[in-house]
Amino acid sequence: MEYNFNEIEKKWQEYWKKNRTYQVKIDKDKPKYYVLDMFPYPSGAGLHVGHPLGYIASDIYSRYKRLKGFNVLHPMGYDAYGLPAEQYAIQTGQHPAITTEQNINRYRRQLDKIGFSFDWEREIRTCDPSYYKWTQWVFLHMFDSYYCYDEQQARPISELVEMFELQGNKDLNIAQTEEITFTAEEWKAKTEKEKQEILMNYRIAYLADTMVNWCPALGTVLANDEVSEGLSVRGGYPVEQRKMRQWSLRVSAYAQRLLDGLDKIDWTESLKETQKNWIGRSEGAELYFQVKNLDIRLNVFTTRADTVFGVTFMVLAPESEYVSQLVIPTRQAEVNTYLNAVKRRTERERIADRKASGVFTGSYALNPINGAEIPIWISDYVLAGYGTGAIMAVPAHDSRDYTFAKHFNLPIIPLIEGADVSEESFDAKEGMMINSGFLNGLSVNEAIRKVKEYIVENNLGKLKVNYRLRDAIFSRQRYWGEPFPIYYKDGMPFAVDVNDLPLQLPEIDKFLPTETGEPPLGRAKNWTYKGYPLELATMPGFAGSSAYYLRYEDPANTQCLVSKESNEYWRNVDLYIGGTEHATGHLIYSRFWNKFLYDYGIVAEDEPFKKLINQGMIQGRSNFVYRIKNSNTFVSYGLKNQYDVTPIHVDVNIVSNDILDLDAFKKWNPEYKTAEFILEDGKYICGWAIEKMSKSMFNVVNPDDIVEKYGADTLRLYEMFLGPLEQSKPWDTNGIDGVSRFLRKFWNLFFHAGELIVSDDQPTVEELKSIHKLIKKIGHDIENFSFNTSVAAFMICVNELTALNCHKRSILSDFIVVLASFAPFVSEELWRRLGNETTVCDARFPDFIEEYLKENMAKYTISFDGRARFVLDFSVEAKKEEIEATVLSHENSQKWLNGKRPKKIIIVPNKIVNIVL
RNA sequence: GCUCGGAUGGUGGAAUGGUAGACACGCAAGACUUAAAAUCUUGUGACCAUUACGGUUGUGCGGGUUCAAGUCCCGCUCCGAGUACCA
Repeated sequence: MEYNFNEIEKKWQEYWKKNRTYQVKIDKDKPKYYVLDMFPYPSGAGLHVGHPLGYIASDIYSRYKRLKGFNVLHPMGYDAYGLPAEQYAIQTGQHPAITTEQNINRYRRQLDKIGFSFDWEREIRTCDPSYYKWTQWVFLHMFDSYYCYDEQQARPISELVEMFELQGNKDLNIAQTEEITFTAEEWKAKTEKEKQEILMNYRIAYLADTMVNWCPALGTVLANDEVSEGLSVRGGYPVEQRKMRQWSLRVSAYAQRLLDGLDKIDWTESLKETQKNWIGRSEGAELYFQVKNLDIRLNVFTTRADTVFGVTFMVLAPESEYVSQLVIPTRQAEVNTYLNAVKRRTERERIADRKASGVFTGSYALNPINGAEIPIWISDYVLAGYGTGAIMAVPAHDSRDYTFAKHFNLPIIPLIEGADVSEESFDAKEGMMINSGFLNGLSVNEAIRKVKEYIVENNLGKLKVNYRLRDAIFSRQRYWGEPFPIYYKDGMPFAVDVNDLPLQLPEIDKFLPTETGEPPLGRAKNWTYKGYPLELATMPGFAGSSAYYLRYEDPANTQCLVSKESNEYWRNVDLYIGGTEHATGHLIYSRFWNKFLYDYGIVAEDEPFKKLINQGMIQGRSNFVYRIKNSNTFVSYGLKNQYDVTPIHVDVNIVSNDILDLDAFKKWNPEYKTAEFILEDGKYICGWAIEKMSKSMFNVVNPDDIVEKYGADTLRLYEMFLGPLEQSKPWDTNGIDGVSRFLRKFWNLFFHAGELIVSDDQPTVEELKSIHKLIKKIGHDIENFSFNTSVAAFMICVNELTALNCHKRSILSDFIVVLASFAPFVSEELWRRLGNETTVCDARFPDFIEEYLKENMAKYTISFDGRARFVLDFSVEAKKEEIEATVLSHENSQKWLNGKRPKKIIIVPNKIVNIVL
């Protein structure tokens, strides 16, 4: 009986589908376990061999947990809104919904072949109105909420209105865009529109004029995590800063909770570190600088309040609202020139060019501590978005201030004894203070403490914690996204009635912005609500992906996002597998989104993902041929140095073990039809390199081809065998024969001369030892996500059982169940052939029995270092297992035991671990 | 610049402080075959020795702790990832 994987895999795929084998329901008799993959964006290119890596790992874990008696939720869906489909629509006129649907179908076909245990009845798509209804619903909730720092939670905005009517906004410790104060009387005197404008200052989803990353090429704004080094992450187009009226989410209100929550979850340290850096908590003080001769107070944030005696100038960000008030008339022209120059610079140019630039306003501020007059400058090295958009400059102890001071010849006052500031600033927080009045003689840390006390006591400022985390810009000037359930009356936004959700995305004729520069939705006919115009922007990609894991728990519910019953059973995700690229985007936004829902008691857990694993990227392994310049002759790798050659990428699919298939090469490209070759040992050897897997490098390997040639079980095993899950590693089809051989050997344990031959005889000690070693190892490995060593263990066990000529039913049954998580198809087939009525995933993972691994009591002689020798009495449990042994006799042990005879020795066979005297 | 990872044969990679290189690929030799493929067997870090037994050396570099270090500590080098005028 041959191992015919094509037939087997097709059969069970259909069976599982027809019998809804992987459908899962709430079962209160079983403990739940929720395993989630980051759902894919269905791109037009389809899956390559790197994409399923994480899915295979999560599937192995899901199947294992199920075999261990858990009720496992393991769903899959599609992050279906996104830029590529829309860009394609702009170029071709093809509606993004159609492209998306096609891509989804293709993904599904590819995924099904690999044998995942997803419960497809829970599938979600973010572009589906029944799904985005709940995205819009959460947005409206955020619109209707403010954040209270005292309660540490989101509260309904109606409460805030009540408080305003009672006491104004005095003494309220709440999240806000800018500090404003008013009394109850002032509030009551305001018009409805004014009141609405004030509320915008507090709403969690709010509309405000903010500096945004504007990407002209994409025609939309982007969030901070969608921009890298001044270029858009998608497409790599330049991004510029622009002030625009945009929707934002007040993520910053949750900064501290997002930071604290990291201690409660089981993520890798590096990922937590990335998030900590992104949140960027820094403790310091806000200092008040009075402007000379003007009724203006500039607040600045600093972590180095100790250096306040060394402030020799101040700097405002060019976008600062104070700029216009501080510029004296005689300097107006020069300032305008500078501001215009700054405006023209893109983010990228600004990063690339770090030369000091700036302009003096003509105004002076007064140092709150010693009253010194300080010139106020403007420069784009100060960011409008961080702190207050203004800084106190201490050139002696801050390298950026130092560069600026040197360039404009401003004074530099050293504040730390022995610090040489003639060539560069002294930024370290160490040393003894000088030139600092009452701080003289203190260490830096003492000085920071003392000056903070002084500032607070004398009302010169206040203590403050600042966060780098910005509010998330939530508007996109695009078509293919969730419409905002917002309409405008008298220029102010109002919420669409919840009962009218979902507000469906309208049809439009072209997917470009309108002639007047409005977003594509400006083209929609009758895009109004109760006669009022609707919002024209759509939501960004992270809107739909922020709470998708909740929707899987109750995907068909039309009454609420997720029912209490479902959420209280499934709770949060126990294991989440996906790439690190979402560290500062999706993984921050969904934690924020979840905490918001938690504040309202909509979800039971305050963190969405308990354990998170980042699978590594699978890189491509490219092959090269070497063409002799100005010829059509190709020279083999080992001889290429003898000629003047150009390396050319060659399709990895026509290369095997770096040996080129010459005929296939000639057919691959008409240009090479007449190619000639200089061979070594009759072969053409290709060079190779590890690169990103991409079409242009001709190194893309399609999982469909692997499944076709080797079977899905082999693909699954091989992807795991390639190396540690979390590590990036290159795909190299060459090694796949090893696992393919293993599966054939395994299959052959069941057959002899084409007949199934499984005996019911009692297994021997060796057979039991072999299988229980495997059971122990696999259980341990899966719990630790060490799947590559698992595959090795399977190979060892099959080799042992083959050598023992083992065909015992009990042994083989255990092997099948243990292998079932990794290779579900072949396991199911053999399981049924053994006469089982139910599917293998309803079996129980075998218990490992320690007794089988023990050997008989024996006397061993342990030699140590050529000097001491002990005769010991112990039983060997397994190699490297720690054992306590009694010492029967000893010799030459003076050297390190002073001649004493030890009572016991803890050993690993042949090695001493510990000696008990 | 800062933060976090990593460095082990020809290759991918194994090693709770305890026989370094599991397992696999590749390679070599052999068996089967008219031949090739497939399959099976054996060998395979390097160096030396070889009739055999064996010996030396070896986990990026330099130190240290320990009876014992790929593993722990200190100082470097190189590579990768993230982040960056964040005051």
